[in-house]
Amino acid sequence: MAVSNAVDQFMLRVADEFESLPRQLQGIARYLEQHRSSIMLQKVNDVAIGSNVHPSAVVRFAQRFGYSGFSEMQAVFRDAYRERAEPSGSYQHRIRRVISERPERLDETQIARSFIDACRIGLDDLVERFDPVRFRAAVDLLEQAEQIYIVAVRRSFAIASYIAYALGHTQKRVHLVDGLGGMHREQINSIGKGDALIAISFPPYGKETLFCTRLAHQRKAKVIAISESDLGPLATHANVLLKVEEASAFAFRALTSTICLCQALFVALAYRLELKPNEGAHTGDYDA
Amino acid sequence: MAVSNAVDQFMLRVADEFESLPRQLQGIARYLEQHRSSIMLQKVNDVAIGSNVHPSAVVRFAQRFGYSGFSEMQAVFRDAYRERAEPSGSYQHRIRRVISERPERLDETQIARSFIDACRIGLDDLVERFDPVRFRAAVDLLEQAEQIYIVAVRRSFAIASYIAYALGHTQKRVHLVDGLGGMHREQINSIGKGDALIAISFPPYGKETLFCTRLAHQRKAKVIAISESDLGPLATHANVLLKVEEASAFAFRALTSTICLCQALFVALAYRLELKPNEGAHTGDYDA
DNA sequence: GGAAATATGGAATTTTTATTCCATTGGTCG
DNA sequence: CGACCAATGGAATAAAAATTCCATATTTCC
Repeated sequence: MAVSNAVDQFMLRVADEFESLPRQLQGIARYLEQHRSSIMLQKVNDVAIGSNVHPSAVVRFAQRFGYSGFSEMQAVFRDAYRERAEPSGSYQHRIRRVISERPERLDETQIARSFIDACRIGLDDLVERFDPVRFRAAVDLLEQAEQIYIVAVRRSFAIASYIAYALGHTQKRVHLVDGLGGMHREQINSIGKGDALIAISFPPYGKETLFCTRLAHQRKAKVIAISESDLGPLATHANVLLKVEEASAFAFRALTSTICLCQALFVALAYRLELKPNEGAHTGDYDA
Repeated sequence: MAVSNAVDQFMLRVADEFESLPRQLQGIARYLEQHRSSIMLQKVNDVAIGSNVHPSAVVRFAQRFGYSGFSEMQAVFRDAYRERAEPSGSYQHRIRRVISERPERLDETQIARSFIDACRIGLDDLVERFDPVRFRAAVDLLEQAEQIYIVAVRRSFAIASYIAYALGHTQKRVHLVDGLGGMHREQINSIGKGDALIAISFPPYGKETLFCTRLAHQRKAKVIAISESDLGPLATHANVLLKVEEASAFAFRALTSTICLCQALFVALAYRLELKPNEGAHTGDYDA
C-alpha cells in the first residue's frame, strides 16, 4: 500500500497495533483516523472529548506509540500539513496544479469522481421529484400487507435482496423471489389477496418481473412498482408506482437513487411500525 | 474583489490601516499576509520571531484590530481553515444537524427527505475522502486477477450481488460467495494465487466475510476490502482497503456510498479493459 | 534640545494546556 | 471467589503560552 507521508505512516502503525489496544485507546485511534486533517488544530481536550475519554488517556495513547506526550504526536500532524501547504504555495496555486495535472487520457480517479458526481446529481434529482402522495401510499400499503413479496432481476436484483434483508427485521413475513433454481413462478405462486409485491424494474424490463407483477395483480395482491416512468409495462398492474430516474455516466447506470429510495421507504415503514430504530440497523452480533 | 472568508476580510482591514501602523506592526502585518495558511498552527512566539518582534508586539497588533489578544485573532484563521476542510462542519456535524432538525412527530415525507439528505451528505463525503492511490491499486488488482471472488453477508450482501452482476459483463470469471446452502466455505475454497477477492464488510463484521478474507490471504490471493476504516479486522488481510463511511439517519445505515464506490470501481475497470461501455450496462434484450 | 507621545522589549503574571500521579474500577485467570 | 493486573478518571502538578505591566528607548514636534 502506498504511503506518502508521516501521518499515513503513523496511522498505519496505529492500525497495526489496533487490535491489541484497550477499548479507550481504540476509540482514540478511530477518532484520529477520522479527523486526521484537523488534529493539528485540536487541544488534547478536544481529542479527549471527541473520543469520549479522559485527556490522560490521550496522553497515554501518544506515549504508547513512542511519543513523549500528546504534543509530540500532534507535531507529526502539524508538520505533515505544513509540508503540504507551504512548498506548493497558495491554495490558488494548488488548485491550478491539480487541474493542469490531468492527462489526456482519462484516469481512474477522474472516472471515479465523475461517476460519484453523477450519483450526487441523481440524488438531488430524487429529492426534487419526490412525490409525497405516492410515497405515503406505498408505506400505507406495506403497513397493511400481511406478507410482502419482492421481485427484481439482473441489475435490480441487488436492490430486491437488500429490501428483503431490511424487511426481515420487521414482523412482516417476507419472500424474496430470487428465481433460485429457475423457480420464479413457484416462488410467487403463493401470493394472494392481502399481500403486497414490490417489483423493481427498468427498461428493458425483465420478463420475470413482469410476470410476477401480472400474477400479483390477478390475485388481487397490491403492487408497488419502482420504475422509471408511468408509461412502462409495470405501471399497468401497479397500485403505486414510485418513479426514480437514475443518473448515468460513461453510458453506465447508477443504482444509488433507487437504493436510497428503497431505504427511505423501509425507514418510513419501520417508523410506522414503531420499530426500535436499532433493530433496523442490526440485531445480532454480526451484521455485514 | 470577491471576499469569501473571514481571513480575507481581516487582511483587507489590515491593508487599510497598514500605512498608519508603527514599524514593528507593519512587519507583523507582512508576516501574516505571507503566512496566512499556517497562522492557525503558530504560537505567538513563532509569529513574533518570524516578524522579528517581541511577542507582546504581536498581542498589541491583535488588540489594535479589536481582538482581545493573539488567541482571538488566531481563531479567525483557524475557523476559516476548518470551514474549508470540513464544509459546513464535519460530516458528523451535518448528519447530526439533519437529524436534530426533525420536528416532533415525523411524517413519511420528512423521513424520506431526511434520509435522502443523509445519503447526499454521504456522497459528498465520499468524494472528499476519495483516495486515488488506493482506488487505482484496486483497479490494477482486479485487472490482473484471473478469477474474481466476491463475498459479503447480510446488509452488504446486496452490494456483492450487484458487483457479481456487473463483473459478469467482463471477460473475468466471477464467483459470488453467496452462502447458498450454508456453503460459504466450499464456495471460497477454490480460490488461489492469481485470483482476487472483493470483501465488503462493516461493523459488526460478518464472520463469514472474515473467514473468506483470511482464507484468501492464506492462499496468496489478492484481497480488496471495502470497509469503514483501516482499523477493522478486514484490514489485516487486505491488499487494498477502500474506505467508505456510510451516512446514517434514524439510526439507520445508508448503502448509497458503498454502492456508488463499487460502481465507480467497476466503471473504471471496464474502461481499463477497454470494454465497450454499453456492454457494462446491458447486453441482451432484457435487463432489469 | 527637551517635553510629550509613542513604541519597544524584559520580566512578571495569568491563563491555558499538557502531563503525571494515584486511588479506584473492572476484568481475567488461577 | 479472590488476587492480580490492566485500564480508567479525578485531581494535582508541571509546562507552555499568552497577556499585562512597566521601565526604557525612540520618535515627534515645538
